[in-house]
Amino acid sequence: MERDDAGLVSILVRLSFTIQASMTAIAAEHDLSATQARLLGILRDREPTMAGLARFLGLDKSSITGLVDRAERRDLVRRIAAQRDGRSVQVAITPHGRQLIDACARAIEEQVGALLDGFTDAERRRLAALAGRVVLKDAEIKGVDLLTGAWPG
Amino acid sequence: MERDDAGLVSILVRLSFTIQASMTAIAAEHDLSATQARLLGILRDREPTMAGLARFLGLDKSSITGLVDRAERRDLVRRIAAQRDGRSVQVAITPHGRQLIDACARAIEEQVGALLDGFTDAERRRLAALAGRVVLKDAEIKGVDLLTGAWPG
DNA sequence: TATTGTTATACTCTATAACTATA
DNA sequence: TATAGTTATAGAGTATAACAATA
Repeated sequence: MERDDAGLVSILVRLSFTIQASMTAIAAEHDLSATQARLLGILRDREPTMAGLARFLGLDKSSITGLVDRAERRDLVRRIAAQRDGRSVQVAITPHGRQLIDACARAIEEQVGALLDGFTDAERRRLAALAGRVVLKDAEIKGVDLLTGAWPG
Repeated sequence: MERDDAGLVSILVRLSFTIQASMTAIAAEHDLSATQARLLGILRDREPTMAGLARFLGLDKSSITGLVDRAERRDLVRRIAAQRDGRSVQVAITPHGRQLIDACARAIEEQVGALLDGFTDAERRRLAALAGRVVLKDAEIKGVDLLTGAWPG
């Protein structure tokens, strides 16, 4: 059983490298770093504050300042003064940013999809169910909000 | 089918973030960056040259110089003059480096293993088989040497 | 006082280009 | 000439600590 787990964990680690490498390469083809792509991915359906972004990404707020600075300089995102709280800033994706991240998403769908070439529909469903349970368990352990992906705190 | 794939790809992407986050956190607990941990992982059972390391990691050779510099400064690895080729340098893990990466490996085994808590043996075998096929397919597409993990070229 | 965000600073990671030494 | 490795340089990404403005 230990032996089996050792194999399974190794395989999951390799799989994670595989997929992350795909995503990084696709982002680079679209002139994005992995981090900038992740930022845009988060902003696809949200306009969080800087502090919110820090929670989503699990980074210090001071790191977010530079991240958003660089993205704003490239017209990928923009800062909006928050109405409620005079201290807060909201971050929104620009049309240019959305176009880039949508193209990346399509490419990832295609490239990771190609790794599933020989899989039957039943096998796909099985893999989705099993991998889904791992993700669920992780969210449960960390207390991450599954809807938003944000970290607690 | 497209719908199913979209879900499956999303799940695999989330899974990859989950596992990478685990590994990064564990490395940090052991005072290692993700990259340094990966370097030590490669050196656990190999003594590649600098150029070899660049192939393993998919990085430029100039990046390897700094990476190995910093690891050597911390007594994690050491450079050895190659006997065959006067230009080459081989990189070996030190006892200290090995102790650190072994501790990381145990922690990853444990932490990722915890995500598989509710899984029956049959489910583990099924997940290993399915995920293994994805990794295999990736290696086949990229032409990566499965034994060593090195990139072609 | 507590929170939001920025600045200053420092370090790691990465690439490109130019260089040295060996083959 | 070609390959192995380093250096110089530049930029992204990240954290810690100190700060300003707002709550």
